[in-house]
Amino acid sequence: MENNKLPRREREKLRQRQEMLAAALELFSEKGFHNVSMHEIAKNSEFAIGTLYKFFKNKEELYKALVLERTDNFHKAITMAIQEPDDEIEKLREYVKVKGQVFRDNVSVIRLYFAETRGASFNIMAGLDREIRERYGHFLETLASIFKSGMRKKRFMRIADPYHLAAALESLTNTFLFLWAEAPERHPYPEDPDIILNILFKGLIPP
Amino acid sequence: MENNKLPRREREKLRQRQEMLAAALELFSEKGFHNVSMHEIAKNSEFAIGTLYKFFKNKEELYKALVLERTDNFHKAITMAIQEPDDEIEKLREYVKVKGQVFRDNVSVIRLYFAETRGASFNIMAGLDREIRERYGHFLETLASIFKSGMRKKRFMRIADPYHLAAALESLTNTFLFLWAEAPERHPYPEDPDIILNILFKGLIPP
DNA sequence: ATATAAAGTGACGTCATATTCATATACATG
DNA sequence: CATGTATATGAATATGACGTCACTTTATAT
Repeated sequence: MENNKLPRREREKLRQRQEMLAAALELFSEKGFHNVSMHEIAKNSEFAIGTLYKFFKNKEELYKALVLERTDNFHKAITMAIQEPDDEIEKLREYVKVKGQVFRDNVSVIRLYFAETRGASFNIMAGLDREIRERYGHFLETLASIFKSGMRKKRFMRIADPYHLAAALESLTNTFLFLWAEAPERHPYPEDPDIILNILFKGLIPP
Repeated sequence: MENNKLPRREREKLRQRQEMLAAALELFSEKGFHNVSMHEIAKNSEFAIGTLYKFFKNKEELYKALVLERTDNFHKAITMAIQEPDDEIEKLREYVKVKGQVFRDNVSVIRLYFAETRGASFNIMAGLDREIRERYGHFLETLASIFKSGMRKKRFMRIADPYHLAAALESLTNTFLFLWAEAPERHPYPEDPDIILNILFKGLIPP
């Protein structure tokens, strides 16, 4: 960490900020934006209300900062992972594997992530929405380019539009994560990425 | 409709109730549960606030009634549609087709549906959640049984667990609906169901 | 040790919204 | 038409959340 370069006081502030965000994440992911009050966050993070407002202009800003930071980490980790292998098939395997790992280490983020990329947050906030959506769209393009290049090299059949395939893979992995989040023992996120990927890789209808 | 069997006053009440729910649907689907006030619903449906409370014990009950009724209609339509054909492949085609139709005729329901089956409504309400989830799970089982029987008859390859395939198909169609809802011209929901289904039907990797 | 600045606090003002209830209105009945 | 019952109404109330700010505590500099 390059934090050591910062003056002590600044490092301290960053740490505090993280504590606030951590408390907020726990609450938001459990109860949703509107069912969490700033007082609650203050209490759980063991700061006074006023201090919270010293760090974040208002509730929206706090939420926005939280979501942006967390999803960013998450996207970075995955983007990095899929750059490693040359082979497109391996890229996809890596994607499925790393996404599972990242999420399992950050269960509470899943809920925020789903709430923001999918469904609900048409509603919550207009501003954040746009920013997150853009990043998400960008991310999908990256995935799509894997399919595209795989097709060029004849490694993949042209069974569908690459962008659609990217969206499909995204939603497919999300589905497995969702099942896992609901009932981990009943629906474990598979160790072997091909359990998921075979739904794309292999044909359901016999040749 | 069997409404004609009811006394006039009762029919009237039902009609009023429907008007209230319709106004509520419009608002909720646009702004989300927490950003809609009972006064707003009252105003839009042209009833007094007190009247609203004569029909629904509170805001939650109103929302719950709305979601339950609409998703029920929706599930019924689809369940019916996939019972028609004998052939499993045709069942799936019918599913994709009818789901698209139903949604395109009820755009605003999409948002509620996504909010409730996926993501966000961990949050909103605990009680509704359970009920909706149960129905949804049930619905998935129905879909899964199609895959199961297709496999028994060797019409389908055993590329994955039937339940997983059901969830995959659900999320796949949702993804397409989602893309469509965001940008209808850019990502039309395909007329030909095989555009979607080929992602399952055909193998991405050449044999 | 004292003064000055920075950080932290939480009671309180303000406002939005859910819900109630006394009253008015419409309707049914004899 | 009169009287009683069921419905509809919306002003008034209760609740709870956001965000402010005058003040206290802590840290830093002289």
